[in-house]
Amino acid sequence: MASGNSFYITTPIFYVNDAPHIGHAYTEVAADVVARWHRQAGDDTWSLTGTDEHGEKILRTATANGTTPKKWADKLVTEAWKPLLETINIANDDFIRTTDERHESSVQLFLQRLYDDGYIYSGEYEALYCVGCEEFKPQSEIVNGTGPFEGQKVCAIHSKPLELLKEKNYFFRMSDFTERLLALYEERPDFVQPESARNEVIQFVRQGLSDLSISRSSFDWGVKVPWDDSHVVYVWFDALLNYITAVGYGQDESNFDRRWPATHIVGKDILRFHAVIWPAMLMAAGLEVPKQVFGHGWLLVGGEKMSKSKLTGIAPTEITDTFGSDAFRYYFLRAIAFGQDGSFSWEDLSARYQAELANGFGNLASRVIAMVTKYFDGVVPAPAEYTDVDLAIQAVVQKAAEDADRSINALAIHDALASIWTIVDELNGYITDSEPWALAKDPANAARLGTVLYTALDGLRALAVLLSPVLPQATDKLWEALGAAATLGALVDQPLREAGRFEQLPEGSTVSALQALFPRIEPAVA
RNA sequence: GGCAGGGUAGCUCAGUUGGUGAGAGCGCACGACUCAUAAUCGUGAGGUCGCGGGUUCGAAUCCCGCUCCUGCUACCA
Repeated sequence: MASGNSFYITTPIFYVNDAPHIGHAYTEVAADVVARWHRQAGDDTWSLTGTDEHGEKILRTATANGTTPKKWADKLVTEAWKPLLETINIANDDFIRTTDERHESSVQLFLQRLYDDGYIYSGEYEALYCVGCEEFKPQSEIVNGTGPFEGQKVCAIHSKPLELLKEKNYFFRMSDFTERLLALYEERPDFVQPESARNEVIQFVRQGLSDLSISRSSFDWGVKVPWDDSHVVYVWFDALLNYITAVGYGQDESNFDRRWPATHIVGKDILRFHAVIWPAMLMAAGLEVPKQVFGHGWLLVGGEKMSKSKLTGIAPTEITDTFGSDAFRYYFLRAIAFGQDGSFSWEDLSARYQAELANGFGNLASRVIAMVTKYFDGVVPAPAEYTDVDLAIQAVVQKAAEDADRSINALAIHDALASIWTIVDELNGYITDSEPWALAKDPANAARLGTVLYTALDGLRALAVLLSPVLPQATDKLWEALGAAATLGALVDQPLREAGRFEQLPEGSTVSALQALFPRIEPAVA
């Protein structure tokens, strides 16, 4: 099946301590749709997701819960993160955990290589430390003191003075890569996208990079530094490496060569790690940099960035329990321009579900299949002479399929959906204008009636194929109802880039009853 | 503070290099139709294009000032 080009796509790995919310799910769904699209188009596709399980925070919560960090992570992976993938119907090819042996050993290999090549040195990390937090504070949590602490730097959480402490750390010579990174952004404008994200990254790197502290010795929950086991690897350095350790770096070179480099889908909050630190790490190791790093936007709820602390965090199941996973997948990818921030509201979700999925696509399938059943006993009629209006529909389908593929390649997922939806809209208009119910009243119009319904049916066939990456459940039902599974084979085996070609649904196939693809949802429930 | 992006119909957003009366979807009103999930199709109402100046024959689109919002300004995943 995999004939074409290698396509490797990743999501960020989830920090297991978080609670899954629709922001995580959004990233997953976007990557999944793109992966499914490429897979069904015949590309040699691999999609990866997973969990990030090291670091001091996890050690602490595990201890607080009276267990070990590994057991704590196991529990969260099993009870929270893998279920999330089920909830939104993700078809990932692999799931890596940073506690996997394959990951840890390859991280050490990578680190040793950088050390041997002189990219890592021992230094002193000096920073402000909060006794209350028991940790070094990032700039964002350091504020100027007031009252008795006037003139001192204090912890934003405890409002108490910070101590300047030193700790022996290993440092990565990231500063060596400033120029090479800038050259990369310049030579490959697509490396960081969208444009706004690219600009921010460039602006940041132009200020100059300093070396990165990549080890910690104050706790031990992490990958051991191979030449000094009193240190563990800084979580980000560890986590980023999942993208190569999962596909065989250092262990299965042929697979690694087959998959790497990857397209990384990330939230814009972690863009810098992926667009600056990560390529610098790869350069140091003599490996190819990623194919692309795409930073998508925030989900805004009530005009604000969604967050747990503001109680705007929404669990994916809150949506899927009512609307289903297909609607979840469709809504976020259709309503939000991928790459920009987008507003979420229950009203908008509900309205789009009703207008686009139920009344638009679902009802279209319903009315066409009902008419074929009523007027042709469910047997797919043969088309006769095509008129201009029929040919116009064929052209719409062809164009939509081509446009959608182009958009997916550019990660403009919302544009792809808009293109595909022109088929839904045009088909609904075509049916109303052609009035098959009127044609059916006179046997003399049988040929014309057959042509109209065949055109509508083959349009549905194209829709099922084109929408299967986004709406896997609904399109499967439709595929069955069209009788296509029996004649054309499984939906996921239908070549996506051929979907726009007309007359694929064999005449003589038998359609069967179709339950509502997207049943109306009573407002009282929602 | 610096840098970047943005403020366009009730809502969410498009608006190429300035030029036919400013657009889409949803919502709303009216009409048509009845195959369909009380669905569909058509028509229409509705906008000081953040504010104030300026350039121009002509600006939402260029320039200046102001105002409001958002992001970035490194080691939090």
